[in-house]
Amino acid sequence: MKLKDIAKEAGVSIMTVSNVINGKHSKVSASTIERVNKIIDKYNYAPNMTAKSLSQKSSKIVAVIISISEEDEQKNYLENPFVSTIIGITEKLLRQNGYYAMVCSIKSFEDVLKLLDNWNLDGIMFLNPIYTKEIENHLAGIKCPILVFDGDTINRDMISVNTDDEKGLYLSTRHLIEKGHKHIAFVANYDRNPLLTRRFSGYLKALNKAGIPINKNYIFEYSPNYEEGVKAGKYISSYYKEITGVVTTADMCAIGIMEGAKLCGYNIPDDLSVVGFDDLKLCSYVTPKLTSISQQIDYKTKIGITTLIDCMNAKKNIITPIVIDVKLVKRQSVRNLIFTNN
Amino acid sequence: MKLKDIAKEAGVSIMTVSNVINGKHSKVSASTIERVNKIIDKYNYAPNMTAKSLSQKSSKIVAVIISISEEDEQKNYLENPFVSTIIGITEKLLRQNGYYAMVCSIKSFEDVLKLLDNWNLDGIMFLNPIYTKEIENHLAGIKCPILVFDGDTINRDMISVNTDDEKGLYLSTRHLIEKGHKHIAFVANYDRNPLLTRRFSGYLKALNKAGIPINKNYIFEYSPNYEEGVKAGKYISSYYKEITGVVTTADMCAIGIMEGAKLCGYNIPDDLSVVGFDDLKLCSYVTPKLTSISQQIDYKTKIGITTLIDCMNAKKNIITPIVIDVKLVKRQSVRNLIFTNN
DNA sequence: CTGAAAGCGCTTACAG
DNA sequence: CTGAAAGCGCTTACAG
Repeated sequence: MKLKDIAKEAGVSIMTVSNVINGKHSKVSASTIERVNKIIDKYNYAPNMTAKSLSQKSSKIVAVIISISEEDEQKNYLENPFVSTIIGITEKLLRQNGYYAMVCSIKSFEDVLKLLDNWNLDGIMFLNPIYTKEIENHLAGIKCPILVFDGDTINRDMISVNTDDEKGLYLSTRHLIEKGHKHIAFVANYDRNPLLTRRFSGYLKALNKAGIPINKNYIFEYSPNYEEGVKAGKYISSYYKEITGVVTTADMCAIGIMEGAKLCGYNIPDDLSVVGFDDLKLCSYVTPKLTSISQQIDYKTKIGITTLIDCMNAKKNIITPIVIDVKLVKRQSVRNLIFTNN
Repeated sequence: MKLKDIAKEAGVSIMTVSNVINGKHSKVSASTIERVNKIIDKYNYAPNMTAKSLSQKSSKIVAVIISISEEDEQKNYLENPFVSTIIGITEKLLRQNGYYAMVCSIKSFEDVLKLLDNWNLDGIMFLNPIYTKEIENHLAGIKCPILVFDGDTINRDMISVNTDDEKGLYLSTRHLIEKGHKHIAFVANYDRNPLLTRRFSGYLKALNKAGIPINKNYIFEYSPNYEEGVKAGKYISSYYKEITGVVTTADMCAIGIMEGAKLCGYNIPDDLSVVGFDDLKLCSYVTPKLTSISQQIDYKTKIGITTLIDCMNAKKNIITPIVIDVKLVKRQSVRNLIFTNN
């Protein structure tokens, strides 16, 4: 079924049917509109997006880009609950607004540019902050709105949605301090990317503010994932018995740390307190339930996608950077070392 | 950059460039191929898929369909690790083979048909078994290969990939029996869909074979998810103290059951043994680590998608139904009640 | 309010 | 081996 068929049956031209479908009602008489719509409903007609895209140079497709580094190529990125949660919300919001989500894992920025040419994309969303610089360099050539989560630069030509990373680790570290912890470890290879560096600075800030000296031995540069977390947990519980608390930059890593410490005979939180980051559903499934920093993933995604949709609809693209607040979510993985009535 | 531009610069016709790009090398001289390819590389030219789709009536897009029931509309389906794992593998395999994954959550089967008209889909993949009947009814009208995971009927005009569901629950139930359990509960509203019914019959089969009478009170018709699992766990630990083991149809539910029982003062597995289903990564993150039935999600998905790709490439569509084997993965959530040297 | 013409960027089918 | 013509199903820009 195509426009031509509908037009024939209605006894009007193709253009008239097109105008009815696209809601240009000022250009068509009420009676014609009704007649055409009946036929459309009758056949459950859906316009061919492929043709529409070609003539309009706009496809209603939003590319949801996950950048995969060479080393992580074997991994299933969607097994990361943080990623899958965001994509789930994204797809739903896009569809409710008439857009389609094309999920693309990408190994180089060139792939993004090709994708752009391929599909007349109406929007692009970047989940990882890997390509911030490349995006900026190509900004002139990319005509569709770009949404960047956790990007490293603030550029008013793209929609940037960030978490208050420094505050996040400031809060988690301060929480341990308030509970009487003095020897607090930080786990994450903080110089790997700016996001982790920002979080690391929150850790330093909290210690400084409390007058606790920074101990370089307490900074463990493991990747913030489960496997590396296990290693960190084992290492800390084996060689740094004086450490009573650990902060890190991802729940998955925190869960690994707990596991590693347990394997070495520790009880959590009796022997080691742990605070995560992300506030995944998972925090409530593990034992003890993990205290974490919420970055309000649902809200963050919703704000980002809604802004993207607004930009796509309005064809505008200049937006104030958005920073999402964080908050501490207390559960069971932190021990109180202060023996008061608290 | 389009074919026309490349053709102009190479001093050839559009057709020749098209033939070079599409590998119809028998139609072009070697020297021309080289000259054209250089220009293509120079500009990093990527063909417009939108135009290609229109003329070829094939888009290289595969719709990855998640059917959302009315009641689950608020939920983020991608927070289900089972779903996100499958989608992650799917996207990767499709892209490696030149196809694009369009993820679509769908509330009615009509939406699928519209999608089909919209995008000249090259393939469709259904994740949930909700629309098996509708698919069959429309099979004549759908010209692209269809992949159905966990569907309820076997139809040789679609690629059906199923898990040996009955065997799955047979294995988990038998495992408890072998460990000396006599009072074994089943948690899942087994008549909600055929998949659950199949699993339920595995439970019955194992009990029958062991000569253990079926106790209707031990069948708890909760939905197999975390929240309902918690309810089931509370209920069982409060009112059925004689039950020492539980099987269910999803890890998320099993984790909920453990949580519910713990909340009522139970120790797992001392007071209650639990066996899940799916063998999610999550099984290793919880305490105790959950014994589960692996349905080999990675393998299952790979087989399904690979077959789909073969069919799309060959334009054929008649396939032997695929049934994936299951196996028991022992961890820590089952207690041995038999006091032997075992 | 209505419609004929030209075009979006590619491919198919054909002539040379 | 090469290319001019027609078409995929829509829209834009225009004439009436």
